[in-house]
Amino acid sequence: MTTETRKITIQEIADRAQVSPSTVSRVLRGTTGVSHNKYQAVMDAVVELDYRPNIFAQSLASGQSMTIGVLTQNFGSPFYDGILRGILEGLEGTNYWPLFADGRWQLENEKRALNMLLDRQVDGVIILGGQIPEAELCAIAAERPLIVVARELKTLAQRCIYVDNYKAGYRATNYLLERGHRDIVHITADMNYSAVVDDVHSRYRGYVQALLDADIEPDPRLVVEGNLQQQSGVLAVEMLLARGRTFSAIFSANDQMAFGASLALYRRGIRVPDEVSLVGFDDEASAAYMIPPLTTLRQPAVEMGQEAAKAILGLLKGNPPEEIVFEAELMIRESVVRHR
Amino acid sequence: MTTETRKITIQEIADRAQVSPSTVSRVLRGTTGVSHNKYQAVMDAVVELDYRPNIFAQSLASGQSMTIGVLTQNFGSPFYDGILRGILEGLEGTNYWPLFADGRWQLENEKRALNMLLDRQVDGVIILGGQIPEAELCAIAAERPLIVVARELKTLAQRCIYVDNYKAGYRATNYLLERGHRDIVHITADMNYSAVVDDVHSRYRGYVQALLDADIEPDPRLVVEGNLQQQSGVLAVEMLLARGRTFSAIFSANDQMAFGASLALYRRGIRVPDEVSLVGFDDEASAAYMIPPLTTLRQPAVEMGQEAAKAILGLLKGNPPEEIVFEAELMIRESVVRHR
DNA sequence: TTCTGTTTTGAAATCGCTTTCAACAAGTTA
DNA sequence: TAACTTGTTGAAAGCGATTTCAAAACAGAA
Repeated sequence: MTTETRKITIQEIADRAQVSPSTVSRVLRGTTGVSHNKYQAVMDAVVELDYRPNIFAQSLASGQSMTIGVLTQNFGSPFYDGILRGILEGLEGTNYWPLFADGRWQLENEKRALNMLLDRQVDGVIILGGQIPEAELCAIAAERPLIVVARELKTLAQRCIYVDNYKAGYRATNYLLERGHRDIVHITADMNYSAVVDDVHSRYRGYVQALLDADIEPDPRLVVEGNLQQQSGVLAVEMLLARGRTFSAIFSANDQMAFGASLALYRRGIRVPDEVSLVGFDDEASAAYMIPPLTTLRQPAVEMGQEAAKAILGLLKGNPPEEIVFEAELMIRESVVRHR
Repeated sequence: MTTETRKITIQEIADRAQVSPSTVSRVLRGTTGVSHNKYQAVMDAVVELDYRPNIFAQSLASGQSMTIGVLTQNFGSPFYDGILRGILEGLEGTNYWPLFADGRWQLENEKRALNMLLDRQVDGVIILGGQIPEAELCAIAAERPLIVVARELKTLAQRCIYVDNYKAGYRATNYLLERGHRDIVHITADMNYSAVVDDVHSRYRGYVQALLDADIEPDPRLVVEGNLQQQSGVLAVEMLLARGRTFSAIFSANDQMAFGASLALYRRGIRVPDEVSLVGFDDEASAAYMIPPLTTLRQPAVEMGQEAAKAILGLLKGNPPEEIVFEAELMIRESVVRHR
């Protein structure tokens, strides 16, 4: 295996097996019938010479790259990385392989990365979140298989796989309401983080509606904006405290800001959950090991990735896709307590 | 941009610019001199027709794929993802693009993924950690540019980029010793996690040596093995407590196990850092927001990735590479306190 | 045994680009 | 002005597969 000195071509296999290159190709792709003895001869030659087809020649001739372009936002983001893993698992065992690119939360980078994927003739595209205009995605979808994960598009609904963030936001807030909390803070994201702003805004809408359904007038002083990073959770709590409006619970639009909030509360000597209950969003790996373990909403990232892979594979075979909506799961741990 | 109905070929550019395909190719790759007016005519045609070369035809003809294979262990691992980001940044602006594959901590998967990369004719390979035998890596290195990150190889030293784990382990332990701790626990990884076992073992060796240099006999009862996941940190502390051997500080071989340890201590009512000091390793994102913020060793992951990209690019140009050793940086926060 | 309908098979065209080679043009030197 | 460089160009030969097309081989039916 390690001794490949020179590239073996299909011609050499043909010579060795005493057949034509056409036949070798047929055997390898299983397109049309080949007599048993020739089939065997080819396979033997392939094994003996450790033949690996040149993928570029294959792609050029067949017009297929056997590659799925995947546009993520950022390597290292727990949620998106989970989706990536799901995609990898879903593609496992097929001949397709993902080609990853990242948009780094910036529209411009996203477009560049997407163009790069298209230049590389990917057979299909999976896009995770992001802010590429819907119209452009439609144009791409018209030309080749496209699946959008973690983003909800009106005109492309059957190509979308996402979690119902509105419902999740409602659920988180309602859980807090059920425990007797009435002064519930929500830490959301400001509009600068538009790559995820729709999702986050849906959570916010769920929060508001839950409040309204409980006959509580949403108080803008209880809503504070961060940038989804840990540090902004710290700042959010400080701003909240400065506002002087009392509260007994915080629902953060993601775990990272919840971590920051938790630290800020600790610094101020405010204990979680005794004095303030805390709910996060994402269930990233360290949430369960926070002190106290964080109650949060788990997004089924890996499963979404798997579905995305399944959907794109289906699309490649011509099967019509369908809209897939997941639900976030409330992971009840120890950061929420009944309000006295 | 969104209106690409049919693929534009080099021939069409040639026709449009009234030159031969050869000249178009020359203009685009800048290989040999082309007169100014033809150059301009070609460029105009390229822009007008929005020509994108077929990358497979290019690769087939030139023998180059303009792709760098990157074998990581797992998407979602903070350390490896940091390296990935560094590689992406380092490749930015070149015509090379990374093709990622993951080995999922299993030798078998790693080999499959690596073969897949080689099948895809990558021009160079960057391997992050892992357990592929050194001999196989040598064989690959003999054939094409190869850089190994986060792993130290004797026979391939000039191809390696890693942090000095021994020194880092020594430093962590010494920091604790300087604060008066003498009964220092080390949570390491057992041999089943061989993908990183060398690194982790180096940290262990550093720990032992620091102890010896302080005239302290290492006590096997103070060393416990985990699997690098958070939960094993919990178990480690429980086992330690069951052993009954007193200790005033813990040095964990990674942050994740430190998180688990921290939770276990909290559950037992043992306060960090008042009763037990804690040092982690990796400085992952949430470490600074743990309660209390975790003192840990930061591995310069992004920088390592950038260096890896730079090195592979150099290798591609024929520049001899060199061994690059980074040092882990001690991030002093609040989980360590002077021992009374 | 001859004829017709399937399978198998190989020759050759094709995919879209790069690159060698030789021709030609232009500029230098003698 | 002849002889030589040097710099630009296009024709044509790859690169290594897939795929169309038509011939060849083999059936089964008459």
